[in-house]
Amino acid sequence: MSNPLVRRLEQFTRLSAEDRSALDRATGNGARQVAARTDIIREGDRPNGTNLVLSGWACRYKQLEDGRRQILGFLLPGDLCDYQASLLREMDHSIGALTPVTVTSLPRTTLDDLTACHPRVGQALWWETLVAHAIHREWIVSLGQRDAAERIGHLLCELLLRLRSVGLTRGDTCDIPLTQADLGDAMGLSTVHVNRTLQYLRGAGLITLKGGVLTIPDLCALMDASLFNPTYLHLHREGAQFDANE
Amino acid sequence: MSNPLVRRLEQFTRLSAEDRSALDRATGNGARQVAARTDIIREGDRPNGTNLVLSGWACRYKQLEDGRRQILGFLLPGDLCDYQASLLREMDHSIGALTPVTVTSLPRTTLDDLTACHPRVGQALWWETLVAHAIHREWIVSLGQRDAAERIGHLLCELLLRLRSVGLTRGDTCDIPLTQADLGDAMGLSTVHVNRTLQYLRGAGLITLKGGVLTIPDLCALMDASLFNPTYLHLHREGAQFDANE
DNA sequence: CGGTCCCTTGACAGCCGTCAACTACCGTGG
DNA sequence: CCACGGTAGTTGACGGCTGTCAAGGGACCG
Repeated sequence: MSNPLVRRLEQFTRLSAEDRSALDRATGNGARQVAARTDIIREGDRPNGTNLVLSGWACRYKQLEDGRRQILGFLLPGDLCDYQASLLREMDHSIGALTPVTVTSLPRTTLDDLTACHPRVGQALWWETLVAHAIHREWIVSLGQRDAAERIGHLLCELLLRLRSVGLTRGDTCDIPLTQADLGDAMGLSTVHVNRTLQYLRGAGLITLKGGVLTIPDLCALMDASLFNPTYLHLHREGAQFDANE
Repeated sequence: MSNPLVRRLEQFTRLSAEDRSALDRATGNGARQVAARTDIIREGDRPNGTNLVLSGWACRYKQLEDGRRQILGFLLPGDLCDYQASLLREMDHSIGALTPVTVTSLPRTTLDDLTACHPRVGQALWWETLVAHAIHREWIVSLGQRDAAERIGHLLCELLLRLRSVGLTRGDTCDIPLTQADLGDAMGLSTVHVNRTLQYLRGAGLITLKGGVLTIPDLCALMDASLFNPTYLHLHREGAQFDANE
């Protein structure tokens, strides 16, 4: 199977063979297993480099003093955890594994060499970061304006499209290893209400979700119901002007 | 008065005299007036460069098809509108003026020259972008977990600290040229409930807000009541290792 | 077989939205 | 000078979306 980071970055620009092999070298060693429900990196840490998710699901989250937890985003294979953290002195949020996760650490020096010798890769890494932030903006819209059914429908659309972009779907079906409590912590809803909302979406024929397997039989219908506009995912090879010419 | 962008970037790192004068040159010409309640840049635009707010208040926002509007963040003097937009093909949100605003446009070539010749400035510009995104993450927490009083209290703390960092406060007082509808669109609340919440905060002695003038007599008290932790604003000269040595 | 995690269900309460009307303020123009 | 209109703020009544609490069921596992 191909390197998930390569697959991810090629959403942005076509990479050359040298770009790809440099990425393979950079991500090929030091893979690390992280158990489900443990932290990959914690608020206050000062990472020296960045972590890359190779397999499994993780999430960014913040915890308030009184225990309330807000999930800020989900990290899928090929996603970088903290590419930007070296400029900000310390992490202002944590990243935790939701399933067993394989991560590899890209030291700062490796990143610097990579971006210096392969400018296309450097561009693509920033693109990856900026798309993550575009997703954050869309979550603000969800949390501020959409009701429970729209929020969850919107999130499921996002996850299906993101998984599809890294080859982790089977047609209109994909694995969603999230508990209803996770969905609630992400969308600002109680577990009970997530449950009721999922039943509503099932009853409306918009989704099936059972045993961690999601199917969206009519994606357009769910997108309409959730006011979902996919442009914020920037999935259509934005950086064609940087394409390797081969 | 000093260049607000210089003032802003010096939150991150001490700039050299050359850095500052290069910034002054880059931002010194082509200032443009934008009327209140009009757009500076619109979703779908493909900006060639970036806009800088010199004076006045603006906001990022997204509008859903059915008219609901979500404000994503407030732009104060010294803030960049779209430093990252050139990598993403088009704007996925709009930026509108809330008051009369002065903006100046930094063309891409100017930015490239600036960052090539003044690496400290390049670092600082990315820092500015990353702090904006850290603020977005904190808003997700507000919208997902905090109730109305906490949300508004938290936002007012944020605005006071950000204004203070660019010298736009008078002690514990500052100007907040936002309508209650604006506050509602930002915090996902109806205008009526914003009004009731402000009255609650006033009644609790946590704020006074009248005629666009905000006073927070006891900032610590409001921060406690709002579960406000200022680290996400990254206001304490993170980039000291890049300081100009002069 | 007991325990744990996750999902599900029902009853009830409360935060917050909607609707509508009213006030205050301000600039404009007759 | 005052009528007028528009914007922003305020208030009350009412309803609904969503949270909380509590209990029960099913799947998996040691």
